[in-house]
Amino acid sequence: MGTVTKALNLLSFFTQNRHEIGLSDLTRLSGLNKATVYRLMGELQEAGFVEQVGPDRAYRLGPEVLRLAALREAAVPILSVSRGILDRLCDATGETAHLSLLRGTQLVTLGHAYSPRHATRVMMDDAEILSFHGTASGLAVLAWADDAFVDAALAGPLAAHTTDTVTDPGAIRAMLDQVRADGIAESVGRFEADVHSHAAPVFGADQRPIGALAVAAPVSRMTPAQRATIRAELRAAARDLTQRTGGFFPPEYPQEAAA
Amino acid sequence: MGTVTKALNLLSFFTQNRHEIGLSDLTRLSGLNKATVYRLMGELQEAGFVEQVGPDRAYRLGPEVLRLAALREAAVPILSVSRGILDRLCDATGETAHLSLLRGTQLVTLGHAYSPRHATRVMMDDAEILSFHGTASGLAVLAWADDAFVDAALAGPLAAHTTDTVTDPGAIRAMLDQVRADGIAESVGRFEADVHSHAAPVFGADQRPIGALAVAAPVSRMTPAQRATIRAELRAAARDLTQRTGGFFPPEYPQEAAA
DNA sequence: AGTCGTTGGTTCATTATTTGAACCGTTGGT
DNA sequence: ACCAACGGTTCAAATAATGAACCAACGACT
Repeated sequence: MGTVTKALNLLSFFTQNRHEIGLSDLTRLSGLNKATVYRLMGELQEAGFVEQVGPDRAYRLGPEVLRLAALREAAVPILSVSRGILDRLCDATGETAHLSLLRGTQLVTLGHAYSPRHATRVMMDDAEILSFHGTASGLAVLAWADDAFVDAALAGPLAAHTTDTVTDPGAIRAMLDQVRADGIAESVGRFEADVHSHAAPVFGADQRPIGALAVAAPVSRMTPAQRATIRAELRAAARDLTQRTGGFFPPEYPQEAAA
Repeated sequence: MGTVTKALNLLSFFTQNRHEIGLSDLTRLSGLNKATVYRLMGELQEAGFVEQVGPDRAYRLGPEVLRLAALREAAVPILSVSRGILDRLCDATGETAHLSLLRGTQLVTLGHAYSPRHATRVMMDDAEILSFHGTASGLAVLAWADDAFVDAALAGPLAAHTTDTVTDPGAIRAMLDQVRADGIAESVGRFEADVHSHAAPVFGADQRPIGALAVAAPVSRMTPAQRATIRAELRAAARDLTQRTGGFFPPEYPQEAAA
């Protein structure tokens, strides 16, 4: 593994649950030598990717990542375009809408919108990592991904997030067939209990999936009429976002609603 | 220079004017060997920091930077907090408001808001790099920065952005004294012609400046009344943002409006 | 007060990685 | 048919990364 990869890998230990990490913790988490971590973090700090804070000198992500993100947005304005789409989506459905994007082999939530209509909502965090087999968004992406990608995603032992999570690769592949025929993926309580999610894939310029839009609602509020609304809105939103970010749907994507 | 620093330095060649860079261009820009750039970019790509696009395989920033930025925002929500403050600021003044943050030795614009009140506006780009000596924001930060920092910022030959730009370090230091006494920095046509800017510093938990809020208006619209409005609003906005992000004003900051 | 375990930080000989000149095969313009 | 520029690749030589051991400082516990 190259030195740069090691350094960048250190950044991946920052999550929503761990905003600050001390040198020793980082050493343990990464398995690298302490002196190595120290030097790598020093270089990352020099570049503004992390900063040291407080009397315990713990590291947290630095302002340089904001600059890069602003530039990425200027080049590929997915987040800014999606904001309006997410707002409309959650407004039309009355439920929580969110966007997730592929980052290499991982699916990351990067934007969300809450509806004020109901007191209970499905809550979201940005930068959370979703499982492919357990979420509607994950299935929506997998259904139109390369075979190799699907194989990789279903290779390791699949985590059972809830008692209803399907962890059998064969069963999941069968579900993907259905998603392909339908155009929309659905998941009831397989990632978080009591959450009913729908998701539609978003495509890039090469007609391959780059992420998914999803609507997440409490199971108790899902009615046939609500389900129809969500599916229709989701279809429109995914088409909209794909087009406005320069993407194209693959020809095999079902144009009209199936069963 | 360490390998990691070299790799991260490659990312700094992406700007608002250069969203995509080919291998050869990047080699020329960085002065590194082509094979080195190729390998480093390969590692950056592997980590999702850049992606290759199009038939010419040009590099552009990748989705990983969005994930990191979302995490940084979760840890230190300056951008989300500032959004409302910027909106209010530009609403109250009728002019363009923007936020810039220190990134090591550079000052970077990271958020802005336009007022619909006038047809002509001062336009902004996010992730643009501001000069310390030429902008109101830069002066506001310098006025409360370490002596060493000021020395470094005024060391090199200072660019003359317009015919009115002050490039004499002595004259700039005199201006800093005035800014310190006043609490607000002002710049008329020294970065962009015909732009009259006011800026107030924003402070971090250690009472040192972390950036600045600014209001930029066409010179032609600046009246004494407007100037008073901007200065009062800016003062309130900077205090608000500093407090809400866990920062503190240094005791020597002028609490009440001076001349 | 003394001990222990932990923290962030530093050193330097050994080691493994990075480097760069020269080399492909393609592409596009003349 | 040529030339120049592109992205990508190779491999011996040079350089940078590594890790065990070592500080000093802090806090908890006896």
